[in-house]
Amino acid sequence: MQHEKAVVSAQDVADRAGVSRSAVSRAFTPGASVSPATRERVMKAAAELGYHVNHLARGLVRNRSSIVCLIVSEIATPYRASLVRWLTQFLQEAGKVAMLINTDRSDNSVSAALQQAINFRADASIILSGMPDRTITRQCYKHGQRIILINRDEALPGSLSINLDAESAAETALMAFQRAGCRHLAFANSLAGTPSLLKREATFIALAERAGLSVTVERFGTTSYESGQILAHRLLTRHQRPDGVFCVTDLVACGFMDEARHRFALRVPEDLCLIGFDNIAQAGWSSYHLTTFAQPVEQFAHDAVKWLMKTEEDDTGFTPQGEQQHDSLLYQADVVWRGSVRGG
Amino acid sequence: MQHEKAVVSAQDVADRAGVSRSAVSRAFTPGASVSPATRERVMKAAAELGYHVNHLARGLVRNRSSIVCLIVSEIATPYRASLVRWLTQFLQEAGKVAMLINTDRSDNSVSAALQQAINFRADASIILSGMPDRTITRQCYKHGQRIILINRDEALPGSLSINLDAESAAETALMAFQRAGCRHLAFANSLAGTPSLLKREATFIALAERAGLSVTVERFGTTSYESGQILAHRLLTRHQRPDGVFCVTDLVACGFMDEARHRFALRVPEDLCLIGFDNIAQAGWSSYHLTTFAQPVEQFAHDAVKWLMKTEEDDTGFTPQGEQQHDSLLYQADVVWRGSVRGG
DNA sequence: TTGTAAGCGTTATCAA
DNA sequence: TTGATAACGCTTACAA
Repeated sequence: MQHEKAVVSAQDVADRAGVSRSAVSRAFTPGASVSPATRERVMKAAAELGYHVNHLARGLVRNRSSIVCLIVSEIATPYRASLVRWLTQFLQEAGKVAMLINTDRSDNSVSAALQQAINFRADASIILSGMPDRTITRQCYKHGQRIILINRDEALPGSLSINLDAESAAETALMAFQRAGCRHLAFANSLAGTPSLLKREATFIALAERAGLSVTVERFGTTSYESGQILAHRLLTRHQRPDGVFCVTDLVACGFMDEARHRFALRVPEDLCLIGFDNIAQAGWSSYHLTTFAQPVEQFAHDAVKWLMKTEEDDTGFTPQGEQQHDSLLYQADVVWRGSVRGG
Repeated sequence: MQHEKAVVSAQDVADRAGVSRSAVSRAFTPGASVSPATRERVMKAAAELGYHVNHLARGLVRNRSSIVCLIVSEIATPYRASLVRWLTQFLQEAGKVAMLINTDRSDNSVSAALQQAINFRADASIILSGMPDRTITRQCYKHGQRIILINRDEALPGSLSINLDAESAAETALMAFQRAGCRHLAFANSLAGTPSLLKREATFIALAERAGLSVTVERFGTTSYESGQILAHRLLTRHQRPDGVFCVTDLVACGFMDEARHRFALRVPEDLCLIGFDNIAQAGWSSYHLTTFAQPVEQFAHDAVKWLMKTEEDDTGFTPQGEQQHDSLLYQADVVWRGSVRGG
C-alpha cells in the first residue's frame, strides 16, 4: 500500500502491473484465460494498491450481484434466527452475501421485498415468511433470480420448496400420547394461519380421529410464548381438562408449560404431557426438557445453498422456454425425546 | 404491464413517455428538478412497463448503494437477534437495506466483512462483534462509509460508538445483593473477553471491593446457557458457596439458575440471588423471572439509524480534511426488577 | 494468451 | 425544466 489513492480501480492495477485492464479483470475471474505469469503480476500489483473488485460494477455488467435475499418476518424468534444464522453462514462459504429483509408477513410486503431483490439483481431469494404474488415471482424468473421457499407448503415453478413432513410427526406425537395413557388430547395453535402451522394441526387431528380420539383445538394470537400462556389458561380451565397437549411450536409449548406449572400447579409429565415443535434451544433447557420435533435447520440451509449453486452451474446461458419444473425437498421431523411425556 | 419485455430500463420508459432518459432518472430522484407534468408521464409509463431503478447501476455512479452492513457473530443468540431485528426494521424505514455478515468474532474476519462492505459500496457498517483493524477502517472513510460500533467500548475517528453504562448497573446490582443480605458474592463470566463483558465484571468487582466485599470470579467458555450451567457447577461446589451471583448475560444466568435449582436443589431467591444482563425474552419467562438490566436495543437501533441519516445529510460533498471527531452515545442500563433477588 | 473496444443502466454536468 | 453527453468500474466479444 504505497500510493495512497482515494479509491483504486482496475485501471490503476493494470498500469502498475503493465497489462491491460481486461487482464486485471480476468485475473479476478475464476476460470478465465490468463497465464500464470500475468495473473501473478496482477495480483501483486493489486495487493500493493489494495485493489478489490467493485461488486456493483461487476453485478451491473453480469446482471447478477451474488446477493441472496433472505425474506423473513419476526427474525428475532429462536427458530427463525437459527435458520438465518445457518443460511448466512453457508451462503458466505459459497461466495454469496445475504441481504436481510424484514417483512410483516403480509403477502404484499413479501412482494415488495422480492422487488427489492430484483432491483439489486439478487441471485436468489429465500422466503421464510409469507407468499409473494405470482406476477412478481414471474419477474424473478425473467431476471434469472432463483426462489427458495422454506416451510411455505407451496410450490412455484422454477423454484425449490423445502418442507417438513408433518404427517410422520403427528403420528409419532399421537403414539406418544397414547403410550402415556393420555385421555384428553388437545392441540394448541396460534392464529397465524400459515400453511405449515395449519398442517401440523390438521394432520394431528385427522390421525387422532382415525384412532377414535377427539382432540380439542384452541387457537390464539401470534405464535409466541405469551400465546402459549393464554392457550394454557383457556385449555386448562375447560370442564374436561386435557392431559396431553400438542403445541404448534416450542415457543408456545414453553409458555404453556410455565402457565400449567406456575398457575395451575400441574406437574409435567405426571399430570400433563406436552409436545412441541422446532426443537429450539430453550426446549432443551432443563426447566423445560420438552419432547419435541427437530427441524433440521442446518440441513435446510445447507441444501438450499447447494441447490442454488447447482442450478447456477447448470444454467448454460439460454433459458429453457415454457413453464419450468419445480424442485422439492421433504424432510422428516426427527423426534427428540425428553421428559415432557410420560414413558418417553 | 402491456409489453412483455425481458427487463425494462430507463430508456424504455423514456421512449414510452416521450421524454429523454435523464428525465426518467430525475423523476426517480427525490428533489430533482422535474416539472410535475413530465414526472407524472414518466411515472405512468414506468408503472405500465413495470420499471424499477437498477440499484446496482445507481450505486455504481453514485458510489453508494444504500446498503448497510450488519457485522455480527452468533446471530442466533436472543440479544443479537433482537438487535438485528430492530436494525433491519429501522434501516428499511429509512430507505436502506441490511446486508448481514456473519463473523467468527475474530478481528480479521471482521475486517474481511468490512472489505465486503466496501466492495458493495455500502453506506455504512454496523459492527456488533469484534473490532476491525485500523487500516481497513481508514479505507472505509476514504470511501465515505460510516461505521457504527455497538457495545464495542471503543471509539474510531469519524464513527459512532453506542455503549451502555456498566457502572450504574454494577452499582444497582451491588445494592440489590446487599439489601438482600447476600454474604458471598460472585461474578459468572465467559471467556469471550469482549470489552463490554470484561467491563461488567471489572466495574462490579471494583465497586464491591470499595464497599469492603470480595467477589469470587469464575470464567468459562462462550457466553451461553451451557456455560452458565458449568459456571454454576464450579461456583456452587466451592467451599464457600456464593449466595449472590451476577451473571454476565441473561443466557448465562438462565443456565446458572437451572443448574442451581435442578442439580443443587437451591431455591431462588431464598438460597441464591441471581442477576443477569440484557433482558432477553427468556428472562421474563415465568420459570426464570430473572432480575436483570435491559439493553435498550430498540433505542440503539433507532439512534444508530438516525445518526446515519443525519451525517449523510450533513455531508455537503467535500470531506473535511484531518482526523475526524467521533460521536458517542452512552445509555443507562435500566434495571428490571423481577423475582431472582430477595427484597427486590 | 492478450489487448482493444463496446457495452451494462444509471446519474451528473452542461448547454440550451 | 429539459436533453445530449460524459462518466462510473467492470466484463466480454472480437481480433490480434
